[in-house]
Amino acid sequence: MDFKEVEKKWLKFWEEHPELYTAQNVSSRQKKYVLNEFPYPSGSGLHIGHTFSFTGGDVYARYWRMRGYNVMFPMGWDAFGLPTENYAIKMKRKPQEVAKENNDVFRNQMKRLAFSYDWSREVNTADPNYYKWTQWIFIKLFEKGLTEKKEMPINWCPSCKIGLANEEVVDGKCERCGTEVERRTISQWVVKITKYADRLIDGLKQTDFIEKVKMAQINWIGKSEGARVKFQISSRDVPRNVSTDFLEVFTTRPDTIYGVTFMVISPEHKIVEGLDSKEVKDYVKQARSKSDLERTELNKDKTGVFSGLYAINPVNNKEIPIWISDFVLASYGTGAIMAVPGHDERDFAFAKKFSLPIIEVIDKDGRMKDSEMINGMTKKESIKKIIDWLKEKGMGEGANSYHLRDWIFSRQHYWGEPIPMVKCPEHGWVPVAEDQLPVVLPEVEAYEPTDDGKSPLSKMTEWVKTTCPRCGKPAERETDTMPNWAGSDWYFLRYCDPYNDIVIANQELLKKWLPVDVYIGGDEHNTLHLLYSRFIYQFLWDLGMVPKEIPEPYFTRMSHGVILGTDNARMSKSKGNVIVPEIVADKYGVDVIRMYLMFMGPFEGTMAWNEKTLMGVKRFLDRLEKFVDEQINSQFASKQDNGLIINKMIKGVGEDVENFGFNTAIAKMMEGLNSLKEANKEEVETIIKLIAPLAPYTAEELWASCAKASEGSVHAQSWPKYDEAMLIETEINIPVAINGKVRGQLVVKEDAIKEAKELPKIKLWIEGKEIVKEIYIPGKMINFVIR
RNA sequence: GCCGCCAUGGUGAAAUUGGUAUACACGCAAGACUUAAAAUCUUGUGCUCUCAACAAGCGUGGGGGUUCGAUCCCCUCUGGCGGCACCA
Repeated sequence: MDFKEVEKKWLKFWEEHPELYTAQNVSSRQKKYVLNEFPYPSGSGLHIGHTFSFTGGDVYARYWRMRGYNVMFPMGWDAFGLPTENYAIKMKRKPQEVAKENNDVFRNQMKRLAFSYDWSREVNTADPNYYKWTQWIFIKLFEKGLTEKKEMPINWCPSCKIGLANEEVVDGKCERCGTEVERRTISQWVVKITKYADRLIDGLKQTDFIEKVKMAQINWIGKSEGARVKFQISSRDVPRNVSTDFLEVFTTRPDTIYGVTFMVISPEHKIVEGLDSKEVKDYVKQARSKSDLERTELNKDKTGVFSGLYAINPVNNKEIPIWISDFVLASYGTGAIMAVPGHDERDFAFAKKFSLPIIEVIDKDGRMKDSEMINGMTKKESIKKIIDWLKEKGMGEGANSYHLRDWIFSRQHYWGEPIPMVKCPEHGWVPVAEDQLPVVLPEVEAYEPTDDGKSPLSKMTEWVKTTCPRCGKPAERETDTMPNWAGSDWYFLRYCDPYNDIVIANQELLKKWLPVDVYIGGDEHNTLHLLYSRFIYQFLWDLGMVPKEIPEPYFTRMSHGVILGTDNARMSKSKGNVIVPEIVADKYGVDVIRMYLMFMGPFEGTMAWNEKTLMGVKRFLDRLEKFVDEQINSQFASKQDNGLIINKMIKGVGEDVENFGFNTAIAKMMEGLNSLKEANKEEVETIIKLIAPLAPYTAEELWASCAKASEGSVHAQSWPKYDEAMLIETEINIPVAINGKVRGQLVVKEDAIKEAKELPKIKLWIEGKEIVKEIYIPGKMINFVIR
């Protein structure tokens, strides 16, 4: 078979028959929404990781289609983003043009790889008709008070010249380019995802995500249960300009409150502003100049300064000093802690360094001591008692705290969705009127980001100048754009109704298709895209824009694995170990690369590319083709044996594909073919159908060679049904064991135990011994326990 | 440090509910075809002892437990991967 000719022929055929893969909005068949994370189309084309993940989704989608399901398997482009902008700058071209070219390249590559997408639903985040709705979501967030513009310190990447979200900073470095991030204070749009922290945790119960994904999200949100406690600032030495009467802290251990010997506040705490001792000012200045990375790297050696202030412990009225230290984070809890050096490592280290008192309040049995009202109580009892007491006195209450931070949503770049806001001198920030959406990204002369932290759009004075949507007076547009995640948060909704101009997507259509049954993607998105996306969905749910009966957008999440280079290292251009799917496809054919990727190992696994192993798959396809060729016209009448083999294949391959066990599905195909010596026409046709999801070209060609063309594409055939009766093996060989060790084999006829004892080998073992116990599990095994 | 996951031949890996460990493939070895090689086909291939076969013993990271029986369940240790991390 000349695979190049075959591919050309069927590619054309499929192009002419898009209905093969169309998801039907009106259909009585059961729906199945299979989704692969849409790609960011870079200039270097589809890489092997895409090919791997997308092939898995494709095999799965094709299988369910053959099973008679109404399958939605869509594709689109996450087209906004920095690499395209950088490339455009380098080449002195328009990002719009570059992005379009990249999309076209990706689409053609996907078609060649036989991915059965419903192209009538293609979406593109950089299309104004799409980002109109991304902007609309932003306006709704603003109207509901979930976004506001704030001066805040952000992570600034000096290389990308862009502000980063917390999630985009890894080990103090820019996730994209690896440059160490700096701190800058810039006016930024902030989306209050923290308001949804509990919902984002609770909602996981309604999903079928694997434990790893759930835990990654739960850890990221980082909920801690505890209490907020107010400590009165002692009147003795308070400078006049310290306005706060109370210092509020968050603690997970209110039970240890009798062990508090000092307080610590972060250098950014607002009380610090009112302190003018030179020591304090010097310390704060020094702490401010450190980056986050420097602060956390210095965690062995604690630094700090005494503020000069004291606080009163509400439970025993003891006066304790308030210190300032940068080991207390301004961004967590209240930016202040009650220090219990007797039972907290960090507090202990600080107390040692500055010779502060250390008191223990828990005895060896874990019961409270030296703690007046809770002496002898357990941790749990004490926490409840203290919280109740504080509440009664108005000095505190039970409270939760989260690691999750609000989401910095502004980017100082060109190639993104314009934030649809206008600043009016009179009314402040006002959203663009809905009927004025989209705010189209204007074409500019220069896309280069600027060192002053302003978006290139700020230079477009004509575009910036506008009128206030509320009062009509002169006003200015927001010139920052949205982050990458904005467009990808909700794209799966748009596939359900890609051309709707009135709402984000029609309710009935959403009700029909949602939730996404299987969402296939990479682990790197478990705390980024997947969390943001669930948040936006929950927000839309609150607005009533998505169906009430569907509180979570994704049911199952499948993590695809990673393909390493032949050297067992991650593929990268600098290492020169990159495998290009196009080149492999040119050499061996698309079906071989698809089958090999699926055969390498488990779908979630990490596997190294090995071209020798690929040959095994190629040989299998060659053998299959030869077998079909030889057997299709044979007059062979099926035998019982064949029935068993074929039915086992149907059952095994189907079940494996349903569980993303593509490697074992292929193994079962191989095993079946190896054991078939000959086959009749019907059996041959069944085998072709079974291979169709995995090797779409080969299957189509073989199907046609069976003179089946009149029945249409093999991909439109129904998946073969297996006959349970044919799966029963007539001769069952069961093992006979002595003390759990297999010593013989038996074909059971009537009395299994009696027959087993008569086996010559077994006889030898039991002779002269006492049989203590006889275990017979019909169809499974026999075991004699002897002494 | 906390949370989650994993450990099986020379290699990638299978094994449904606790019931024949190593399916399938690679690699390797021998043979067939060939002047020869490639390709293809056939056979063998966990380890130890043995010329070989039979038989036996050992064997799913180490140790222990439950069980007639453990890759699978429980305890513990070691090693590796991933997430979070001065988070009070």
